[in-house]
Amino acid sequence: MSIEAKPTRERILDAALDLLTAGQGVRMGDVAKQAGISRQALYLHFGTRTELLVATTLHLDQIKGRDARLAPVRAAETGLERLRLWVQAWCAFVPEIHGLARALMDQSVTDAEAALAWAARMEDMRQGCQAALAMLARDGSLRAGMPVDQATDLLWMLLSVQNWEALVQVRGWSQVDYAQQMERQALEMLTGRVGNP
Amino acid sequence: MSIEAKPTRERILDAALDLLTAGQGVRMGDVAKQAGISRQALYLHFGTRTELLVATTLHLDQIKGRDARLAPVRAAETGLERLRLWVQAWCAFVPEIHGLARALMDQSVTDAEAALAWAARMEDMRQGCQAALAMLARDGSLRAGMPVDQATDLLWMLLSVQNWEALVQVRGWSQVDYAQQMERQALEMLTGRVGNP
DNA sequence: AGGATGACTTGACATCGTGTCAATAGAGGC
DNA sequence: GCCTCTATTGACACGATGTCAAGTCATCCT
Repeated sequence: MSIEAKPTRERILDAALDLLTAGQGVRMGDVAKQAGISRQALYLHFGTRTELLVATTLHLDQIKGRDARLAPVRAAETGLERLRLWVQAWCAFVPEIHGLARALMDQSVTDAEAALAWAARMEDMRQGCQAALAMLARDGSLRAGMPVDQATDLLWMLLSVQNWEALVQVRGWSQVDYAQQMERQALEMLTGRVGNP
Repeated sequence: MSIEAKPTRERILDAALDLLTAGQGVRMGDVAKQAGISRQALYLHFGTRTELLVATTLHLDQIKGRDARLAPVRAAETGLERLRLWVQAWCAFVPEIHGLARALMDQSVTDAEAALAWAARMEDMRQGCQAALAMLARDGSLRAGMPVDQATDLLWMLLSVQNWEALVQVRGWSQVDYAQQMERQALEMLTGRVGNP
């Protein structure tokens, strides 16, 4: 399709993505201007700001090929390998989705629907944790005496977007250091075996 | 002092504390009503909502005797003991300050001054982590090959208010389970030695 | 007693962003 | 020629913060 052949809806999503992944404080008017339409026209496509944010996250998933990139994780044969791959895949994802995630979290302050949408996405991520840990338990590699549920919650907490913000944005860690530490801490915490220093 | 002898400023802070520790979505008008004054009178004492929130956190610290309760932590003789005491003290603190913390974090979305105030408090907490870990390093108990700075950041992340929210509020952990896991994970992560199952 | 001061009240108003509504315009389908 | 869909402009309501002005009331000073 040519440059201007893109339907308006998609131009809006692209605009929203541009602005949201870049800076913060994105208003409906900003998105409209970036998409080259009027603010009111925006409301013809997305009834509320929350609706736009949610649609944009789906759009982002599609663009980044979230599903395809998770295929290797699902294909892992051992629990240990699956855990490692899952942590790496997620860690690589966080910076990509962060702007949008932040916008959705901020929106949750005043909008219950946004809170719900964000919670659903986090629950989805938790499923990824759960799947890896169930496999780990199946292999007998899960730490002795640790229930899968507890392990899931701990891993889910460890991998939270807020923790990424804390280490990378606030404390200035490199993405590589972040991912390395997350993998190491996850493995030790959940297998109970200490890795290399 | 008698019931009504309290100066207005204090009645306001008490009112704010009441509302903020209880529910969310506290407006200036709500606080004023609870304190028994007009909304405008509130602005005679606190110029902005952020100012009120910050003053209320200080007020809370004072009421809860934050300083006194940290004395045993500072008195610890070994790094291991200090780390353990610090984690426990902080974990016990989080639910007490949570309402206010949440309000300040939410305020940070739209107000840079609030963001600064919250960051300062978090930096303060980080100092507590740093002190414990410096002592741990002095004792030679810090995990081999782990710089104190890195350890500090990891502990700081682990103990974040957001992580408490995730485990206790979202996942429904009990406060006891939360504190136990935090202590265990902190000790293992930072000493490199695995504890009891 | 007279007068200033300080704390508080009521009421109106500006601002900012979201979301709504009405009137209008152009393009394409049939 | 008419209909519908998309978009435009302009005005407006709402909710919360913060400001401004005018007036009340008690207390303190001398």
